[in-house]
Amino acid sequence: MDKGWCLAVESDLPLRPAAAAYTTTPFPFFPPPSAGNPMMRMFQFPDVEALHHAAADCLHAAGEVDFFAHHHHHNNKTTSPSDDSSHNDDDQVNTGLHLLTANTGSDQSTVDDQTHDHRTDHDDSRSKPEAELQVELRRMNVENQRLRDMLSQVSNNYTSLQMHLASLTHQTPNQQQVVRYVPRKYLALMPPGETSNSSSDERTRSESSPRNGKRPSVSGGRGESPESETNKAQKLSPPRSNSTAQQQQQQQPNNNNNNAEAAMRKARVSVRARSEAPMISDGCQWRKYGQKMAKGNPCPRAYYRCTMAAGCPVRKQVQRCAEDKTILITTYEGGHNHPLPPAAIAMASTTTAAATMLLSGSTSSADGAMTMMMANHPNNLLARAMIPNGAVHSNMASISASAPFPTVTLDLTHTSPPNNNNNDDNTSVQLQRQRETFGMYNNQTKFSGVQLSHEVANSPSQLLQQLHHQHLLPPRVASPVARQQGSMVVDQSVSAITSDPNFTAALAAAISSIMSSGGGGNQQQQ
DNA sequence: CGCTTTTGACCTGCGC
DNA sequence: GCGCAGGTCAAAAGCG
Repeated sequence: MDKGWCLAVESDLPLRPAAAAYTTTPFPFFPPPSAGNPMMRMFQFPDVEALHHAAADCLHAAGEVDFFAHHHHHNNKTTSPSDDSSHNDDDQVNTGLHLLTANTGSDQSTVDDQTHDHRTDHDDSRSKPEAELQVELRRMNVENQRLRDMLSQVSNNYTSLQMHLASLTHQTPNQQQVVRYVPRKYLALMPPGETSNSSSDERTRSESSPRNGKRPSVSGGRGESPESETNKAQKLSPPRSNSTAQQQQQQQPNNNNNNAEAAMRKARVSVRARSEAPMISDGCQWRKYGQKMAKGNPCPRAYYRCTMAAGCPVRKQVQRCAEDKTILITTYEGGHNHPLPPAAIAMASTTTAAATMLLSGSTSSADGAMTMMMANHPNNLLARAMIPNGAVHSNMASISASAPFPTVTLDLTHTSPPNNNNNDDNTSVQLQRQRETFGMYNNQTKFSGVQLSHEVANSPSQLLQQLHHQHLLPPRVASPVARQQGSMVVDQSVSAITSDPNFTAALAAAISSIMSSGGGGNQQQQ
C-alpha cells in the first residue's frame, strides 16, 4: 500500500500528462480514459493546462487521465466546442486555441472572456476550415509532445555522457582504469537493454570474490548480497590477509572493476531533509531488509535496498537525526543498474554523481573535481547545492572523506540566507526555495535549500496555491484581466518548464514529499 | 499465496 | 583475543 501510494505520487501521479511532455515515460502507462474527468477536455495545451490541472487534481488523486486517449477521442469526435461549455477551463483552452491560430505562441493563453462567451453563438456558423484547423492544431500538439519526449531522452543521455566525460577528465592515468567502470553506472539511466548485464556481471564477479571463498559454508544467501560479496571484501583499506591479497592478484583482470565498484558503492550521499514521513520519496521502490539501533541515536536506523530491478546494488539507510527528529537523514549508496522513473532520476543522478566524484580523485582535489563535475551536470540536486553560481555552497553540501566511507552530505534543511527576495510571504519564500532547488526558473538564483515543512504545505491544495502564487502554474479560474496577466505567467512558466526537463520529476518529488509529510506519508513500500 | 516487514542471530571490521 | 558497533541474513509474522 505504501508502495502503491508512493508510486502513485511519484510516477503515476496525475502529473504524468505534463511529465510525459518532458520525460521518457512511456505513454502506455496511462490508465484508460475516464470520460467523467474534467481533464478530458484540455488536451490542447497539455504542457501548460495539463500541468495546471494535474497539480490541482492531486486533490482528488484518484483520477488519472489518459490525455492521449482523450485526444484521440476528440479527434474522432467532431463536436463543436459548445459541448465543452460546461467547463470554464475548456472554454479557456479553446479560446486560447483561437488566439493561438492568430497570434504567436507567446499569447496563446491570453483570454478574452467576451469572445469566449459569445463563441458558442458562432458555433453554428463556424466554418469547416476552422474545425479542420483545430484538428490540425491537435495533431501538431501531439507531434510537439513526441518531440519533447525525444528531447527529454536526448537530454538525459547528454547528462549521462557529460558526467562520464567529467569523471574521465579528472582521472589520473591510474584512475582511468578504475573509471572505466563508471559509464555502466551512468548507463543505468538508459533503457533496459543497455544495462541488462549489470547484475549478472556483478554476480560473476561476486562468485569469485575473496569473501565468498572465505565463507562457503555459511547458509546460502549470506554471501549473495552485493555488499557482502564485493564491498566488504574490498574495503578501501588495503587487504589484511595474504590469502586475500593472493586471491585479488589472481583476479587481477577484474580487480580494477571490482575496486571501482567497491569504491562506487562505498561512496555515499547523505541527504538531510525535514520530513515527518518515515522515508523521503525519491521515486524508487525500496525494500526494508533490516533495522538497527545505532549508537548515540535513540531512533533506529532502517536499511533498504532498491527493488526496482533484481540485483540492483543500491541501498539506503534512513534514520532520524538525534538532535532534531524532524530531520530525516537518508544515505544512499551505490548506483542503479536499471532505468529509473522520471521522479527518481534527479536523486539518482545526484547520488551517482557524488559517488563518481568521490571516486574520481584524491580527497584533496575532491572539491575541484566535484565543482567541475557538478558544473557539467547542472540538473541534479547536488549540483545545485554545490554550485549555485559556479561556486561551492559549502553550508549546503559537504564532503567527508575522513568518514568510514567517503560521503557527500546534502543538507536540505537549511533556511535561506538573506537575499534580494523582499517577499515576506513565508510560503513564497519556501516556494522560492523549492523553485531554486529544482532550478525551475532562474538558473542564476542561489540555491538555498528546500524545506518541505509541514506548516508550509500540508496538502496538495496548498502546494497548488503556492505554485500559483509563485507563477509556477497558470491560474485555473481567473477573471479576464487576471487571465491576461496569467497568460504572461503561463508563457513564463512554459518557457521555464520546457527549459528544464527535470521539472516534472522534481515537482512530482516535491509534491509527493509534501504529501507524505502531511498525510502521515507512507513512502516506503510496505 | 506472494510479497513485505520484523527481528533475533550472525558476520565483519575495528579499537583496545 | 575480546568487545563493540555496523551491517546483513533469513525465518516468522503480517498484510492484501
